[in-house]
Amino acid sequence: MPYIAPVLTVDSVIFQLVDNELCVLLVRRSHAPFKGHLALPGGYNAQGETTSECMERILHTKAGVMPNDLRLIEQLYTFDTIARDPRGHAVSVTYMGLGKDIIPTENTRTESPGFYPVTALPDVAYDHADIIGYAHQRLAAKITYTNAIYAMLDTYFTLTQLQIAYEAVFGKELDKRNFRKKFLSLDLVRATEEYRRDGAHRPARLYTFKQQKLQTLLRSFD
Amino acid sequence: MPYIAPVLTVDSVIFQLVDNELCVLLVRRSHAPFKGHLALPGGYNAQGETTSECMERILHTKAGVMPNDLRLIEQLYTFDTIARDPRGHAVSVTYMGLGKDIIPTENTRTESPGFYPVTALPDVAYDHADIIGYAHQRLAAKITYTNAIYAMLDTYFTLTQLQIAYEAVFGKELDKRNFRKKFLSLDLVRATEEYRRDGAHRPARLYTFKQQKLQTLLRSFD
DNA sequence: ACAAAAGTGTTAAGAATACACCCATGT
DNA sequence: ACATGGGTGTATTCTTAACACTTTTGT
Repeated sequence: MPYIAPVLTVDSVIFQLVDNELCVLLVRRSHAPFKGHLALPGGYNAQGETTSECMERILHTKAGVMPNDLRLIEQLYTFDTIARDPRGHAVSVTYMGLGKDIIPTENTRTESPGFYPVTALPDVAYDHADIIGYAHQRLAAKITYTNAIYAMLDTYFTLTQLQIAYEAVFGKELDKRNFRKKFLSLDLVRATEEYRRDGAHRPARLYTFKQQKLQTLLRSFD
Repeated sequence: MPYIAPVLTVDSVIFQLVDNELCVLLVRRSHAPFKGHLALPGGYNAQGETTSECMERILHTKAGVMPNDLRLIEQLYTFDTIARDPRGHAVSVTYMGLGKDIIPTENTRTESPGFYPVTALPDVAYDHADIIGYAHQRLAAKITYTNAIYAMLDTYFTLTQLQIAYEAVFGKELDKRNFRKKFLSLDLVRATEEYRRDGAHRPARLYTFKQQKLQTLLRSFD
């Protein structure tokens, strides 16, 4: 009997902060099933293409997001999923990515790709709400034991911006003094001599991560 | 153009303790490629079968390991891997499982399935040494923030056995007094009135996990 | 002068670490 | 009686958590 592989798809959960809120990239499907519904950008992975290549291709063609827009990307989980495909059972490899100031672009394949708040998520197709929830959990865990948050901030940022980023992912408020003391003690960031002034108040010192790549923390955060 | 899916395979990393050592289930391949080499039990996932079903089928047919032998199983990672298949690029979904006193059985598909020590790992086929390393890391992390260790112990066990299990996974020794104080404070185990006597020394009290299913710890361990 | 966000320190409670001896048993 | 592994406590250091006022700026 000939071997026939299951349908393989790749879906991506791309997070970024918009107005201090954690948001996820969704596209409006232009074909059945779930035509007209919002969904994670995803599509078929064909023979000869790695899942990682497939993820980049789909983000590009369906959301106008370029590989360089993602400051951090990692594989999330592989779901045996109800197929989007009439052939039945399919397998979906998912990725989670983080970025800052990504601007999705209109294209011929999908409509209105954009970032939607994770709290107050609109209706999404398939089991994508579950996948987004899973990714959110993973992200929250990730920023407690790594410096992954760098991928959601500008290169130079204030400690308040950093704290807001943590609060947006955790979905809870943190104590300012304890947050600063703890984070600075982790030796991940370097204070610059630059300040950001934006309004009728004291300017804020800018910091930068010593390493713009994933590191595990000595003590876990929060 | 017709859609042709990549080859999909499933490989499993099954750990158990043998003589206080962390060991992994390997089988000797009876076909090319890597004929005669040790490898993780794995095989093709065909259309209509979930990866989880496939994992159970392969463990059964290639190693004589039954689903019930595994006290804990979870998906590990999906590798875009050098194919075992002449058709080229393939995708391999991997699972990590834990058990206690599993006895692999000879079968017609593979030779001498058995548990081999993770330190002092023999030569294994493909990139399976990397996969085993990845699984080992994940397991070590898992037992620090969950009660997953229950899956590698008898239902009733002594605190020394528990400590040895942790030491085997971490690959380092722990302080007996601190280990007990900390672990008991986590409120995961219940002391029984039973004792185990085995030799010329004081009998050891038997404990049991309050829950034989995965729980996250309030404070992470070690 | 006032409004707004930046910045800063102390105390108390809990957790982690280091460390050495007595206990119960089988032979 | 001795060898073997089981079992226990304290002191010190570090980490966490709770908590409020002063500083610098723009208008």
